[in-house]
Amino acid sequence: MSASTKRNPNRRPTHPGAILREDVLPALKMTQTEFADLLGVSRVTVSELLHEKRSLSAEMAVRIGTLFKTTPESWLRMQEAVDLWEVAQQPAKLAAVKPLPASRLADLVAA
Amino acid sequence: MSASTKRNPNRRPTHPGAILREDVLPALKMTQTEFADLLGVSRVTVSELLHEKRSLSAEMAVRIGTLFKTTPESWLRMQEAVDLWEVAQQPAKLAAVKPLPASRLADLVAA
DNA sequence: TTACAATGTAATCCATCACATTACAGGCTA
DNA sequence: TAGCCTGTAATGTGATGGATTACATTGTAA
Repeated sequence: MSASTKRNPNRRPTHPGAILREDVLPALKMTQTEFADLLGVSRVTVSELLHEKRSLSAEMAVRIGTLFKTTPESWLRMQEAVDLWEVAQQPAKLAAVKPLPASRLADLVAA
Repeated sequence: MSASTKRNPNRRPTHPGAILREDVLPALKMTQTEFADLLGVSRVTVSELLHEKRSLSAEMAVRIGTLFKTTPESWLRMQEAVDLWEVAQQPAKLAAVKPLPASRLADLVAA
């Protein structure tokens, strides 16, 4: 178990938009409008992202990574964590999936 | 630079479907039809995933992770790498995004 | 006080995409 | 030959990222 991904399985992981809203833009004293212009996307898109009303796409990760000289992965991973958490909140959809019996899984680790 | 993500920036990262098609299912002697049934998805969905005609969703990552007792992250990360590579193949769409001047970026690292 | 900038948000449209279902053709094997 | 497995096309559906437009609100500078 990795501490970064399972520290608290019940709490929703931090949305990447929250980091931008609470930390990045304030530190840069950058308005959402300017941020949107620099990214080449609309102001509405930025606003909704910052308010966690949409997820951070791979393309947005690259845009943000380019602007801030960070890796796109660092942004995408945060979204990934949220996505997996969201799936885990829908246990009914996945209840039908059961782990393979250990006897068959043995073929995997052997290979 | 991480070797796992940048070993060769020009080659398309391995699609998760390729691992399933070339390694996992053969090792388990599992047919696509059985695989689909165990995952609770349609046979067509599995076939197209294995042939890299669609990407691996977060929900599929959880299904596969449950079935094989692996982390969903390990599957999703492979898809993430493909997605980022795909974005990088469209330089025209992102040409407008320029890194922030170092003078402003300094506010970020300081914070 | 007035004017403007920034923001939140709703509404609408569009393209893409994951997935299901159905159907058909080809291949392999008992 | 009969099944089973597979590839793939076609079609429909719901979700979603994004653009655009519009309107209301708030804060601030002139």
